[in-house]
Amino acid sequence: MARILITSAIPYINGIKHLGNLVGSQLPADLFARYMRARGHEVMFICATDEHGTPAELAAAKAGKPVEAYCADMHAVQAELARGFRLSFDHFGRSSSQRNHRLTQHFAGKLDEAGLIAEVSEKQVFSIDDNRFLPDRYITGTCPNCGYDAARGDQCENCTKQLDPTDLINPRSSISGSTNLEVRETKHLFLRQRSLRDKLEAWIDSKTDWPILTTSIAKKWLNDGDGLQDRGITRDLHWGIPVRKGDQPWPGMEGKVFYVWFDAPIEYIAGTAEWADANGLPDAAWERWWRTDKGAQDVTYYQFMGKDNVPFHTLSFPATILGSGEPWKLVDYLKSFNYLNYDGGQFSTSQGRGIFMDMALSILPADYWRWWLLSHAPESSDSEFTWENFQSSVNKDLADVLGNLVSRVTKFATAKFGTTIPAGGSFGPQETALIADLGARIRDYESCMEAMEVRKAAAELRAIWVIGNEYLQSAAPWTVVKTDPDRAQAMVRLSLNLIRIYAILSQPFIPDAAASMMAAMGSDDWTWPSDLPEAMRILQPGQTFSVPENLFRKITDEERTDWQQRFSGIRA
RNA sequence: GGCUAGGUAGCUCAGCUGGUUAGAGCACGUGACUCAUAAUCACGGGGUCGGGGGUUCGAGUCCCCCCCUCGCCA
Repeated sequence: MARILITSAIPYINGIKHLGNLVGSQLPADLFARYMRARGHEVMFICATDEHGTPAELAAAKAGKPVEAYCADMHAVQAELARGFRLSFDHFGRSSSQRNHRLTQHFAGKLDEAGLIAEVSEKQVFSIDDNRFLPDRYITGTCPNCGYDAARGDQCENCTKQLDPTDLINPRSSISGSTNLEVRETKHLFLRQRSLRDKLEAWIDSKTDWPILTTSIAKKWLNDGDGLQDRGITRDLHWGIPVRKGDQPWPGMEGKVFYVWFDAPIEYIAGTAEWADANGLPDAAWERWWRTDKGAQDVTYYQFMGKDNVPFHTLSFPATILGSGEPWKLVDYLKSFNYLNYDGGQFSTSQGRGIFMDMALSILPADYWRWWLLSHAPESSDSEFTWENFQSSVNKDLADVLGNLVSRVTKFATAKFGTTIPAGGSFGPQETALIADLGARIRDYESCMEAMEVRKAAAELRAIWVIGNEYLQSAAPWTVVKTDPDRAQAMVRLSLNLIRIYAILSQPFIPDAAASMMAAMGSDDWTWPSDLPEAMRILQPGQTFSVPENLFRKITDEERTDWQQRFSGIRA
């Protein structure tokens, strides 16, 4: 039994995530976590909401709530949606937790002790009416280059010229519109990543089994231009983790907070500590996952994320860990995903384009979405959601191949032999061949799952389902029963056992349907079928089973066109 | 403008370090079956692998040039 730590990139608190976000990190991480648990490994699966930063403050203001209350509400909403999608986190934490405050401050203190923090004075725009410093992109004005009157302080969207906020003509706050601005001197902490460059590069180079997508992004940041840059890790904001040096004040940094990208990945660790707290466990319980001096030396750590997150996870966060000089666990394998597109364009949170998690669940149960998203995960390149594809995939794979298989077996068995597992006959050459074939397929499935090849694993699982239909078609118990009922009983007994096996194998992808299948077979034995011939005899003659409701319904053409229209426009 | 990844059957995508007639699922056609959610199973048609050069006994698979898409960065 191995010990496996899994984290998913943590979704930003502001608003409900779309299916592109879901399939890029949380969902494949959940698939992997479920599979590893099913194989009997000890798994810790952590996710959280990423709550700090200006967008959260602005969203709270727009909602007319204090930012703390807004974040608490949105965390509850996201947690509920995660449950709805059956994301099996051991804990769904919050980056605003006290645990994260303490750990973030702890890391900053350690980095300072190691001489890796520099204090830098900068000039920044302060909005007197807003009573706050403005991030560059929240300052609007006329572009000195092209005259565009809504250029942002970091860049003019019209002529694409890179700007400094002080370049803008007639600058104003994009938050309040106020022109009552002034430039003030302010001091910030920088993480001296440059001095860790060689260490980071050596570490990246040691990861020869990582996807090219991952290492190429990391290498580019290490080597591009002047190489890896030092990074500001503090901000002049109200909402965030107060800058402290461990548990001591940080002179000169009063009233400032850590930058959201500094504290967010630390939440992976803090979230595990929150898990321990929530379960009334001592610190040792979470430290054995994260501290190689306290039991984590045999942990394998997997991270899941979209490609936009890769630089932070291959460089910034490892710089924090390595720089601390303490024996924290570094990531062992980083699985990154490309983007999912929506009907010929991008999913867009700001434009409300595409399908969002709450809307998806209001239309169809989680399994339908999980199956499509995972079987079409954007692994090697960006991939495309279309309603036609979704409809045909759900109807064919789930309803026709799997759902109908369960239906035909249970209904035939009930009609001919009643609702107990029939005892007649014994397995013959056809059954032996089926078990051999299935065993080989299961091994293929296992290697795909272990390699986190999500699409291939889905294809293998589907092929496993098809084997059941092939067997039935050639065995034809409905014909055999007329001349040799005992033989037909053996076929039915095997088919019912097959359904139980399919429940176990399918559970990582479609947990609800799997639970229905297992319950209908009157069993609760989820042991992975490593010994297949043995597993095929778990359901014994005389045990009762039932005919489940149809596992999956089909999507009609009318529904498809209706949804297509409803989700093409702006989100209400 | 720089960089990453792509451009393979009508659609969504596989094709590892170059090697027999380029694959899967869906869609389409034919047949079989009738237990089942008009489901299933078998067989079949369909691609000059973005374009053009080159290396090689041999290239979708390597090299060069060009065109197009997507994303990141500046």
